[in-house]
Amino acid sequence: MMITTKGRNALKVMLDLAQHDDGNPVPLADIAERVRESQKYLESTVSQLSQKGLITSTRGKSGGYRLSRPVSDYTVAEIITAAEGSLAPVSCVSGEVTCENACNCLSLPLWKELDEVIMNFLTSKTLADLLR
Amino acid sequence: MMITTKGRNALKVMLDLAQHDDGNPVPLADIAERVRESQKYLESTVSQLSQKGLITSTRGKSGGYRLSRPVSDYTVAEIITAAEGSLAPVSCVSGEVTCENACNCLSLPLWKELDEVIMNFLTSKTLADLLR
DNA sequence: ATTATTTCCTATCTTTATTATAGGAATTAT
DNA sequence: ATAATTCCTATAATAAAGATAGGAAATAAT
Repeated sequence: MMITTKGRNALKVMLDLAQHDDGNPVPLADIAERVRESQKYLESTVSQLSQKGLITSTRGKSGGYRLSRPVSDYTVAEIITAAEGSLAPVSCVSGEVTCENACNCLSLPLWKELDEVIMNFLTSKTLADLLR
Repeated sequence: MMITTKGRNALKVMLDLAQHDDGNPVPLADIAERVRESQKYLESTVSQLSQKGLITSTRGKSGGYRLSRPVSDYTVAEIITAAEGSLAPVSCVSGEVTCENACNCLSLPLWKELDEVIMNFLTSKTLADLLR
């Protein structure tokens, strides 16, 4: 599975934030209750979204999270990538791996194309699209 | 990762069989040596390809494996699916899982579309395409 | 018939990745 | 001061992937 619970949760949180944006920070406890996931588990995912600048956090009492940009500015690709680290369908194209046989591998061009197809699709979809 | 070593190996084996088809069955030991993978590990993958009818096995001395159809008749999608079981990018669309929230999930349509995009691409590529 | 070579089957082990929980430190509005 | 919140680190539990081992069954070649 290319997209795991972590990536799906990230998207759920972003959608929840979009739907409950009243100007005030939204506490994670509220989000967790609505999306029915353990707050503790969501913490790590949300923390990554925050570190990558996709959401803005406010600490302390009456703190929480807010989207940092308009919903139409977020692509699904960047949200999933922020949570999963990569959305490469095959390790060969994830950058981490170097295959000594790459230069004469008959499959590699296929994997690269596949990666592009997926990227193009997920980059074309914004958070706003999902809310419609 | 949606496509793992197993799926990549399946494709490697199919390509190797295509390139060494002289009418006689090709022993797995030969294939393993050429693609530089452990024969024992390849066995399970090759066995799946055989059971799904993608290749034909001949047992006993001077036995081995052969492609059962012309190379242009194999789509990459079916080869990977035979080896991996599924090539769904998200468990939500793999069939195995039933999510009680499916009916009002904002993300599900996206995952279904993504699955389609991937399927369309991998179904459009044949083994013959990779050999060119 | 015997033998060598091969696929086939089943079991198990190791390693890695994912999923999840726990405890508490730091921050800040009230 | 207090209560509510994010933030940080560690670790445990579960599942998936990757790999190995031993031997049974089949069959061509001798």
